[in-house]
Amino acid sequence: MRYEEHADEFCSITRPLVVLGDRWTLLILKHSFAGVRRFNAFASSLGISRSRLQNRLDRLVEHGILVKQKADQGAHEEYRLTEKGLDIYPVLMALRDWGDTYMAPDGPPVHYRHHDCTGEAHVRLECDHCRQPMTARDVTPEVGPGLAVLGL
Amino acid sequence: MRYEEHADEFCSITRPLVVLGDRWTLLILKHSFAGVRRFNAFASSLGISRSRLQNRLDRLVEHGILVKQKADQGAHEEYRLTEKGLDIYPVLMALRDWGDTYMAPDGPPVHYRHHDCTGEAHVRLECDHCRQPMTARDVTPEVGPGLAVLGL
DNA sequence: CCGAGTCGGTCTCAAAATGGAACCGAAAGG
DNA sequence: CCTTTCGGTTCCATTTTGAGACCGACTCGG
Repeated sequence: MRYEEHADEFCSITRPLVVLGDRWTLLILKHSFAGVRRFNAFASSLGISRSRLQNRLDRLVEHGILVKQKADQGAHEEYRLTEKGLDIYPVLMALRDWGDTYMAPDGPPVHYRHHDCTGEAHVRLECDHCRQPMTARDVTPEVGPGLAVLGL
Repeated sequence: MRYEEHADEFCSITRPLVVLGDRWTLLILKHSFAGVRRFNAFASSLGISRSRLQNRLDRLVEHGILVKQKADQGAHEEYRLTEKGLDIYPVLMALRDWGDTYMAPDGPPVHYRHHDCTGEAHVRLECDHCRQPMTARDVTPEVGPGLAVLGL
């Protein structure tokens, strides 16, 4: 099996990974969330080669995660997050929580504050029924409708 | 700047990405969470080449995300998640929530149920002070102690 | 109009990462 | 013994990548 074939799997972890899970894509999106919009700005802040960057941006646009459009003023292009793109934020925040815990010996480099509040954003895995916090150990996988399509 | 230099950035999103953010690593971990432990089992279920797999497993062990040990019975080796590894679960669940929303037209392929409960696990970005749910738009970044080290 | 600068984007090529498959030694089981 | 299975290594052809030169379109000052 080659790598791209994982995109056909009936798994909602694998499918996003095939789109987002390479060295650069999530880094590009991180910069998008930080306000970067222009091709040259991505290129210089990331250190990715221009052709790679083009390739990745195209793919993100193709998947409706970014939109490419002319800036309001100035004739340059801009890459901006769509709603679908904005919804990737929890993934980055989950990475950050883990990074703050295990890879930030001097404490968090950046606080992600709730604006107009003293609190901070944190990802929490919880049960949508009983509202209890959960960990990997509390989860039991079970076949859902997206698999039933196969007639299993 | 080459890719690996991103590991030196003072950013708790970037640092984990340098370790976890390649094509295979998160897929390997997904299989770990699904109970896969043996070298050959990873190799055949993932379709990764054996040398790549070895390389990735070594790196995960090096970072304390997996441990390698002899199985209780049988003399074969096992790769198991450490606590640090188990804490990566929310990242996968965040990817899943996004995948279920945008890449699962027939509904979720798999339910991740709270065992002994009818509910399902979901990732929620919330403010640790006022407990309100948050989105990317509600967040204001602010310098934290891990950056103050630089004397800025 | 001219020429310099900036923009997003493409092309080329050497270097690095990857996939595939053969190969290895150790252990298990007959 | 012999065979199978295990984790793991080595090899090489193919693919992906990084680096930087290059391109045409546009802007702005003169």
